[in-house]
Amino acid sequence: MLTYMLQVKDIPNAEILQKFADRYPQTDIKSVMTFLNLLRVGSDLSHGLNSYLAGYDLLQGRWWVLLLLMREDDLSSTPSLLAEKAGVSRATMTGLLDGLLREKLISRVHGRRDRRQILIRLTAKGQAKLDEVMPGYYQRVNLLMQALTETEALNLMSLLEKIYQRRHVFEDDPILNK
Amino acid sequence: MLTYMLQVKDIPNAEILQKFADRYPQTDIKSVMTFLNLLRVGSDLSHGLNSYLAGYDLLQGRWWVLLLLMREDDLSSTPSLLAEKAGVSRATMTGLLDGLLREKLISRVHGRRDRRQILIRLTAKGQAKLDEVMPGYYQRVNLLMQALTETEALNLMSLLEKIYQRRHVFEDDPILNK
DNA sequence: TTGACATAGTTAGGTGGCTAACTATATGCT
DNA sequence: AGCATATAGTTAGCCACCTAACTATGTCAA
Repeated sequence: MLTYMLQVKDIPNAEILQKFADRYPQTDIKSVMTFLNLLRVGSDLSHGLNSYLAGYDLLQGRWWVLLLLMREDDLSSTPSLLAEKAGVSRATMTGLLDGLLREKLISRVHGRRDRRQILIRLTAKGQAKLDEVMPGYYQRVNLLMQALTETEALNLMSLLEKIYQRRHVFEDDPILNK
Repeated sequence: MLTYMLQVKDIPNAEILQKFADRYPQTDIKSVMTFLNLLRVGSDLSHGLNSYLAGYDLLQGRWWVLLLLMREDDLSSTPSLLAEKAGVSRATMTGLLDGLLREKLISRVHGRRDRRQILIRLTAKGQAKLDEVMPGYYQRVNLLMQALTETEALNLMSLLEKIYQRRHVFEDDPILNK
């Protein structure tokens, strides 16, 4: 799932950033503004998607789990694999599956070969829920992306890719000297 | 604060999307891929920022609250204003402030004029925490953004802005017919 | 002036994240 | 065969988000 933080309504403007730059000389105002804008656009879109899904009682991560199951030829997977593909902990996945099970959108059976495993399967009701949600989702994504021409979209992808390659700067020991 | 969801490790590839497109003819594969990539880059950067902050015991939203306070000339604000500027509910802000107060990074005094109000103030300890965190934050943002030339960064901002203007497509009643 | 309405903040209860610690089952080495 | 280690899943307890309902205080107009 996509898990963001910071729903910045109020990104600092250049004036405020200048104040911070006075105290922290490392500050590069343009970099910070670009960075925060990128985060904000992603965060707002993510919130928009959520509110769309909420209209179908599909809170956040549960939708993604259903999609992961639908991708599989036998509509099945295990909690561990789902957790890995969704990028959440196994503990979180337990909670998501509990909720989906309560609404009977998935079923669970104990594994035969490996008795530690549990097999999660998309039910007919789960598939029906996706059939209800997905057309509107795709329509909205199309509408959103019509903001860009095809060339612009490719351009955006390539710019994002350049940034994405440096995503590890925030980790423990980035090489900070260029 | 920036609040994302979905930490998609596993964005569907073109082949999987084709499978979905067979069932849901609305699907425009390029649009969906661009959309999910944008969300993923934002989400991963947001997670990176978080893990950086976690190294300083500054969990997520609390950092943003400290920054909002530091912006103010008197280092002070009220829970309501902070909630609005951070884009969270007043209830959430109550919880964040409780945590910050426990660590003495802020102080709270009852308002004199309006006795419903509470005045939140950045303490010296809170300022010291920011002084510890911010230089490394700015360094990392700079390093990240050096992935783009100045022209590319401006280009990115303008592309994001075009998408941002359509952020309401996910809301209740978007005009879906062009 | 008093009663209706609005605003500030908190509390309760739900979701969705996390880590750490636990149980149960496999696996694999000696 | 038996023990160490690894893996699957759950539980407990924390943080950060939400809405709805509540208390206390202000405001304003009849």
